[in-house]
Amino acid sequence: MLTERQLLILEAIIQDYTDVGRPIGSKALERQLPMHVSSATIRNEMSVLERLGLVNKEHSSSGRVPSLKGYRYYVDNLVKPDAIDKQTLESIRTSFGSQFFKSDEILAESAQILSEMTNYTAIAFKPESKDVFLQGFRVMPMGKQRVMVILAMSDGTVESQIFNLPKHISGEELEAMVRVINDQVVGLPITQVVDKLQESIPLLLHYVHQPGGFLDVFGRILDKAAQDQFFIGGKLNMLNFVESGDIEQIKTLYSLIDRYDDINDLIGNSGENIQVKIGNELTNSSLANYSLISATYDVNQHGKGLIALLGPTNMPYSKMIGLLGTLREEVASRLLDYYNAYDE
Amino acid sequence: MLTERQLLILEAIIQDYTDVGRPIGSKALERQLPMHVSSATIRNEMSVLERLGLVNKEHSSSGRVPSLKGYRYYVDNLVKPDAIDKQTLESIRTSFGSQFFKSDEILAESAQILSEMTNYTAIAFKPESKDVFLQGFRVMPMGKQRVMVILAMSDGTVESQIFNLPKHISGEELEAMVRVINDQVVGLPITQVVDKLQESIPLLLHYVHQPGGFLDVFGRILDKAAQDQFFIGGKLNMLNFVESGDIEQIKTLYSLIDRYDDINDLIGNSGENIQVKIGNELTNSSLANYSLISATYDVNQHGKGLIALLGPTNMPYSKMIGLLGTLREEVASRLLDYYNAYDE
DNA sequence: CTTAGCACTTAGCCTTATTGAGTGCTAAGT
DNA sequence: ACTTAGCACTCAATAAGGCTAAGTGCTAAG
Repeated sequence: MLTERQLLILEAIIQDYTDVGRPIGSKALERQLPMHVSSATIRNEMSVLERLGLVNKEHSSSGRVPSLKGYRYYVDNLVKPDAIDKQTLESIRTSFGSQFFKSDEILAESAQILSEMTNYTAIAFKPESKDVFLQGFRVMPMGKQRVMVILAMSDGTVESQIFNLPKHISGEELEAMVRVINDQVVGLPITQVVDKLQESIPLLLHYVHQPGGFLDVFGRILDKAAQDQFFIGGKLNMLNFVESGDIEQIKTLYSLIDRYDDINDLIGNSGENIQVKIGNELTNSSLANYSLISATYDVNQHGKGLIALLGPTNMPYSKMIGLLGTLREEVASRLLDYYNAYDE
Repeated sequence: MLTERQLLILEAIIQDYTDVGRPIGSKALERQLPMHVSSATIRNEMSVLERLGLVNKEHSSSGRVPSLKGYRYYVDNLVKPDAIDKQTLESIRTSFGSQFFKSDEILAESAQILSEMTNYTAIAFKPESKDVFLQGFRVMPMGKQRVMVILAMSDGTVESQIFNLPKHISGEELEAMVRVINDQVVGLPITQVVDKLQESIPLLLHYVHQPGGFLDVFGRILDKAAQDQFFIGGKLNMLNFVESGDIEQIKTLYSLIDRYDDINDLIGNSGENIQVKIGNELTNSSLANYSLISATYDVNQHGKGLIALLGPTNMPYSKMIGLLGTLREEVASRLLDYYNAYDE
């Protein structure tokens, strides 16, 4: 267990390091701590903190830098979310436009706002859609041999794609086919749609000669739905924290952040309201200098979603946690407004 | 006018510099030129080339580096497109998959192929669509107060977007509205659609209370169509040529390459079959180290499109020009196959 | 016109101070 | 038993000097 003074020193080291980004020495702390103690005493305390693994030196005669374990300790025990002042809250609210045509826009906007306020990279996930089922399926002819396939999900999202029919199919055939598909898959959870259709191929063969192509279309549409589950704001801000000149790292980061699976693994939110992952707790080694704060938001029967912030390990956690705490409520309330306006 | 020997020297400097990336000195050239002359003679010739502005020194006692003007001269007068060997052609053809659901996929694929073959950044534009008009307009109800608006263009592309009706509108009202819009804008060039609708607001007011929102939707859909006019492959390869550590340049490049207008200005193709822009001929100063080769392709009545390659100024022009010359034909032929298969 | 020879220039690299911030340890003070 | 002044020591960062390799321009002779 740490003494009061040790806690103060740890906290001061972390705060200073967040500000200046350079190791903090005993003299600097001497000037700064609330109580007065000599630098020699501080040195002694710091060597205790170092033995506990909470701070490190960059070399044998440098000042101290918080270790990842130190940040962990700080986040778990010391950090207090900063309250959001009224002005900031106001500016968040005005930043959100007023009219939304799609729920996606709300999330894209919140990622944008979050990144602009912090100069970090922000990620906003749509509400978890594990209970989403296929609500409607239509095919709309668009000229001779071209149809638009439209899938409507129970969460209100709609995906569509044009595709060309390889063989001529008459209007009646098309209708019949649509009926078959409607019977088979409408009402199923979207994860099962493709599997179920696969089983129904014998039936479909009455109407289409290459049901494979047709299945592809479903697969594509649903993939697309899965890919558009999240929105990123301030992607470029990520680059501010690479060790300068490391083009390889930049490439890795960039290819990382565009893929849903990677991002999702990265966050791996355990359901806590607010979760902080620091440096090596992020599975990807290119992110050793980064921390990720994620916050879930709750939109009642529409499920739970998540917003997250990716910044350097030495970010101002209390400020960021406070901000994220506010933003998650804002996002939830915007989404609920949106759903309410149109559900009924 | 340059002598034969001067041409050979210029060409050798450019080729060497493409290979090694370091300034080329007189002794290195002495070993390499087809005829034998002493390094002193080469020095004399090089100083002529320098007076003409075709080569530069990096400092007073360094070897020579081709200047942008030198590259220009080389490209205009000396470069011969390399023939594509059979194996490469074969691999291009197999890289293109066989089945395409949308013409977009062909272009996305060709940008991909081009970037993988060159390790540069490739851009593929859809055929110029200035003659495209709005062919069909539909509104499909998707539940209580939600409709899907679908616009079909004469070039076969289709754009759709869901939107929520702010007030309840009855089925008949919707139908009537659709009829009005159909009368007013179907058949018009897409560039005029929004303007025309604006004029028709009085008419629409019979059916919709906020035609502004409705116009927004049209605007959005058409914007989206404009934005998806091009595809980029190997975006990350761009980063291989920034002066190391210049994060600002990376950011500029990245925000540049995502915007249609910027890319379009950049290429500013004058209609030539193959066009090369070198260094400062590219308007953006972040691209001083880059060259851009663009090649148009022709798909008859469907217009002309363009593929382009963005690489370092010291790229192997003859190879790249040869490659682009082949690829444009491949793209055109794939697209024509695609159009033919479905037009009739 | 070409070439050998020579004096000169420069980047890159290596080595060697110099400085400043910081540490650990010891011994004296409370 | 803590705390603190003092001191010797360490290390990164910077600057300054020297050396080398590659290259140049110029001159004078072939």
